[in-house]
Amino acid sequence: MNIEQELISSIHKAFTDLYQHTADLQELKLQPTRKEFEGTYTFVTFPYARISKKGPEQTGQELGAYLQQNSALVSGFNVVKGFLNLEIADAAWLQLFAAIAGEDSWGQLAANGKKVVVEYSSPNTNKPLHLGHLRNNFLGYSVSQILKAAGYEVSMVNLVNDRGIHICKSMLAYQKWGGGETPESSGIKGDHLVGKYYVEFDKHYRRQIEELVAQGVEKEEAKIKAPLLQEAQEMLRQWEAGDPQVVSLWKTMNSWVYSGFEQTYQKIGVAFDKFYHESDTYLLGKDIVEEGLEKGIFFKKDNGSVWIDLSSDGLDEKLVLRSDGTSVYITQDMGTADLKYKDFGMDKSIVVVGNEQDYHFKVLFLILEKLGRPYAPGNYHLSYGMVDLPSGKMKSREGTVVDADDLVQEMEETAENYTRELGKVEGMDPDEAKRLFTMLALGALKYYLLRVDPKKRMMFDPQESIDFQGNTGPFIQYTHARISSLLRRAEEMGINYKAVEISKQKSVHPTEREVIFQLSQYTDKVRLAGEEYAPSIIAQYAYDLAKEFNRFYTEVSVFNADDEQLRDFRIALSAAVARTIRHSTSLLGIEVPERM
RNA sequence: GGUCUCAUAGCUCAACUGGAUAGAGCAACUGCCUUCUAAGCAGUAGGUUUCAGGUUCGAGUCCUGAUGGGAUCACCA
Repeated sequence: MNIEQELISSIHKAFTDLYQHTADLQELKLQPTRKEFEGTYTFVTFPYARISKKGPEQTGQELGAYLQQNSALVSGFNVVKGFLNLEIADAAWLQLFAAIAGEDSWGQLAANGKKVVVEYSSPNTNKPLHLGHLRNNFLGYSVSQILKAAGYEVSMVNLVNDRGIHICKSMLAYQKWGGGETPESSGIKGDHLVGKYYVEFDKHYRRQIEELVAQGVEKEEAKIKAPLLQEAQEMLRQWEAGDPQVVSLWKTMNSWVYSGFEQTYQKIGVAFDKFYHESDTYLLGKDIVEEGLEKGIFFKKDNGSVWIDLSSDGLDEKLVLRSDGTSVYITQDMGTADLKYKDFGMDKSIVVVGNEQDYHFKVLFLILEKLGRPYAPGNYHLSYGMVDLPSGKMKSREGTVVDADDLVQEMEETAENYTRELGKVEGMDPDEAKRLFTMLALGALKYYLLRVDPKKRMMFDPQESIDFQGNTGPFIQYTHARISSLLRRAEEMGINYKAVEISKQKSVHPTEREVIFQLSQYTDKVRLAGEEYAPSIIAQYAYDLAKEFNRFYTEVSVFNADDEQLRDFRIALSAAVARTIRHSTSLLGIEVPERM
């Protein structure tokens, strides 16, 4: 049962009966009535005055009267200027709730038979994950869950950038100054240990540049000529040539990083169905360059480099293959695009990458389109904005990055302190308490990063950003714990609220009606969030629902209801809210506790 | 400089894709725990939606321009 759709079709009929006009069903739109007016749905009549040949207000009156008479859903109406506010009958709300409570797969849309691949995380293996990666990981995981709920078959993949000059820098520094330390010997987590040497490299490298500049070398030239960089580049050449020593060190250090990443991924609750490694894929794409040349989409310059001219699409000329025949970034990406299609045969392919690469993906997708790839129309760059600190942009060289592991740990400590302060751990066994702290820490963090529209850049203040009150993850988690407590009590009292006959219910309290209304919006929100790739829609929804439930909770009493019928109805309503909170937060990758 | 993008309460964010008097949270202030978890609820205060034009019944939202942030324009990834 869908109240909105039924209302729309009644309005459609009203236009025919009253004005002999066939309205376009797509054009007829309802919006929620603003709080200061009576009613639930509002129909705007301004655009239809032309059709009725009467003023917007009179049109509203006529439509309202018609609906009240001809639709069982409409129990009353009022018209303010060109706004027709419709009040919905209690019986309709109850019927709607019965349908929701009885829905087996609530929140799961019907399978649409389409496959989608979501690529996210895609870290470099030269340093640990930081705050920016967290936004990426949470977004990628959440969008994947949302698309599953929207009916897609989803695969999550991670394209690890495990080769290149950056990892050689760490390797070189380790070779020079590492003294053979390992994660085991130093007690440092693998990715952090490798990151330490990346920083070490940069320190010495900058010193060399300064020395050269002091000798009168231009800064730009000094950056290239510094011996350390030369050595790192030489190491990269050795790696590509398969030098056993270099490859062995590369394998060792990468394995440290992987075990570090694995720990972090597990901690923050993200996972992947498949890993791709650039060391395997960096040679791909050259045959596509050939193909493009044959098709006349690419052209070769005198020095042998290959380009595409995108000026007719408002872009520039773009290099796709170097003059020495080696790949550039976009060459590989063409190759991996084909590879993914070969592996998954997906209808949609989403890459979660920061918006500093907007231009790159615009070009890449355009090329794949020109090459006539069957999957080209399904490509989508989920571009997200940077995470700024109060001090400005995060810069790894300036040591202003917020490390992911550190942040999570600090959050756990904050959660623990706060929870203990409130005296919520009494009677809780230590394991449950520990799980709770982690749940709250990650709930706060994930909600904070996901509630903002992905496209927008956002501000993160480590000192005060993460709160446990108000519009936060823990607020939603708390609401769930509250309801769980109600349901435990119902259980203890042996109440079988699932058997309640909702049709026997006589009336609906305004706050109950609001809760049912919120519940009824859920499916649409899931669909919308899937279309827009926007976890923020789900986050906002979960908050609104929790907020509405808390109002209900304080305004009416569940266990002191007038009669058992009403009591059981309210328990059932609460259970439906808990279920929806659980489902919606799971789409955000957030867990909710039974007590807190 | 070219292209793209953003600008909403002191702060962090919304605004259902053009609808009513622009909403939440934080911070400030006032109430509510002898009834189901006060990490809650109710309320007060806080706005020329950066600025100037335009489009129409109607603009935070669309178009033009300006100002100010950011990104990008490598034979880096």
